[in-house]
Amino acid sequence: MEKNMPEINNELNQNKHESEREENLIKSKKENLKFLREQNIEPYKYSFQRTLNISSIRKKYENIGEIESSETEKIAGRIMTLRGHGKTCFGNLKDGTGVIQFYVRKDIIGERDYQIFNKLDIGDIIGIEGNIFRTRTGEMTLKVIKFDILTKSLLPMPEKFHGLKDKELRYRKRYLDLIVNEDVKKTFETRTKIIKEIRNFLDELGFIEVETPMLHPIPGGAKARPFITHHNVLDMDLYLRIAPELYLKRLLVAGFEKVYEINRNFRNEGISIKHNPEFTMLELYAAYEDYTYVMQIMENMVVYLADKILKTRIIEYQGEKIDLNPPWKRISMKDAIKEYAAIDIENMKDDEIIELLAQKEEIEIRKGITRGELIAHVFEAFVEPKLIQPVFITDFPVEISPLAKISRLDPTVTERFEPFIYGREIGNGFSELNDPIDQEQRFKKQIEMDTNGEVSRVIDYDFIEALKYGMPPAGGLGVGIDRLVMLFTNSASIRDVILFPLLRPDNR
RNA sequence: GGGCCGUUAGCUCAGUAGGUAGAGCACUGCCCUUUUAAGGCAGGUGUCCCGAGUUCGAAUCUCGGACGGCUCACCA
Repeated sequence: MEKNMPEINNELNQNKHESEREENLIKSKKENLKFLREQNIEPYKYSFQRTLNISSIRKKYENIGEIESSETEKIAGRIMTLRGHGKTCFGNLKDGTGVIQFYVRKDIIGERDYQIFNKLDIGDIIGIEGNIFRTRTGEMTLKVIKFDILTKSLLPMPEKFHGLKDKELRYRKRYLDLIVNEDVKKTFETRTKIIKEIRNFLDELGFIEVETPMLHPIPGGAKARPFITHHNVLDMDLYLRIAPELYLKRLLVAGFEKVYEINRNFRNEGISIKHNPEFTMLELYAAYEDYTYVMQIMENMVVYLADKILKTRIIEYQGEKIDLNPPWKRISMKDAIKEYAAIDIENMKDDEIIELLAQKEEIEIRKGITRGELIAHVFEAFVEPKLIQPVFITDFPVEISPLAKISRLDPTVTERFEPFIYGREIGNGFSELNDPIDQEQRFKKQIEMDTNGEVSRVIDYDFIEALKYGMPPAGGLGVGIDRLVMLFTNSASIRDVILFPLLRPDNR
């Protein structure tokens, strides 16, 4: 606590320095602002009525020539460039739909307005009215009759040609990234489309969307460490959800037959190119179905999204061509280990597997590790990186699948699958375990296996009780939306598909 | 959390025998009535991420720290 004082002083000094530096930087723009106010021009207007947005203008005047339109149009946006020529000026105006060139002439708008126009800066948001025509070089252009300053900008825009490249700045000041880097905006538009089309796809199949709690009294439904928070009036600790699974299953007990939820999960784990502490998950459950049904849903959904959004089933991700055409290969984990790594795991003793894993230095083998965990480790180390084309890996070991039903054919594995693309798990599904006695036993085993006891693991007996009333057989599926968006937008990092990824505060 | 790499003007980037910092864009002034990375002339606006050390002298070398990137681990 005592060490807070010097930090605060330091911060004050820093702020003082910061404000001096900034003052210097925006001096000329502030002078322009002052000039506008002296001319009785409000630089922060309340509204502006546009006739069309820029992309509609482009469509409407597609066939316009050098003779200007008889109609005038009113558009608004941010000034991105200015090219002054003495008594005339060209510039580019950008709105949410596109960019268009505008042309200002002193002899049209008059002496006084031209003087005011010259006080505008790149970055200012203006409304303009005028006729549309094409210049000699064929560029569609709005010839300005009237303009309105709508918002004065005080800080300089990033460089017009190179844009904003510094990754840290792009994440910290995403609004600038979005203004200046067109492909970034496209990525986030695609993200929105994907989520919208997932809803369309599932709604069409008769699924209903629900919202379950984000604040959980007991963290459950996955293995990750949770974020802990506290409710003051109830004086109780709560956990930001790591998965919605146990609540969605309660709804199966309740009689909902097809439900899904698209929302944030929070996991207090490491940050990486594939992991953000908060990420978006789709989970869906279908009563009276098993894992083969949800596998089919997964495949159909991705193909549907590709058809709708990308208009192709052959996509390129990080230099790899990926063929999404169905049917995707289905192969059990054990067979995949045999096929992709030439390891006959079924005929190996545990010690032999441990020896094999020791080749990969980083893998940690805890005491009392189960055979199922060992098999999963071998799969992760030797097979996952090779799964570039879409494939369903099925039949996961029972020890690592506490919420999945035991296989009808092999008691050591469960009816569980994960779809892999580009070596990455993009989903997880199973025939849901609905036997309350078995479920309780499996939870107990999980707690025994849990060695990093940072968070005390507690069995959700309320969930067990719900199962005791009877949950119909069901197939369930979880899909990491961010990873799907990465794939569809050829984004290398999860941070490129999350608008405001978590960063440490910048204390410099 | 570990390893490797990075951080120089608002932005994009140069900058080595260690001698106190530069270009383009942006910005300021002047010229310019069809430009589009407009052009011409003039102007450099900086805590070289921070702190300590070595040195006569550090953007540059050493150590510590901050933030970021990649990667490994945890995890999805």
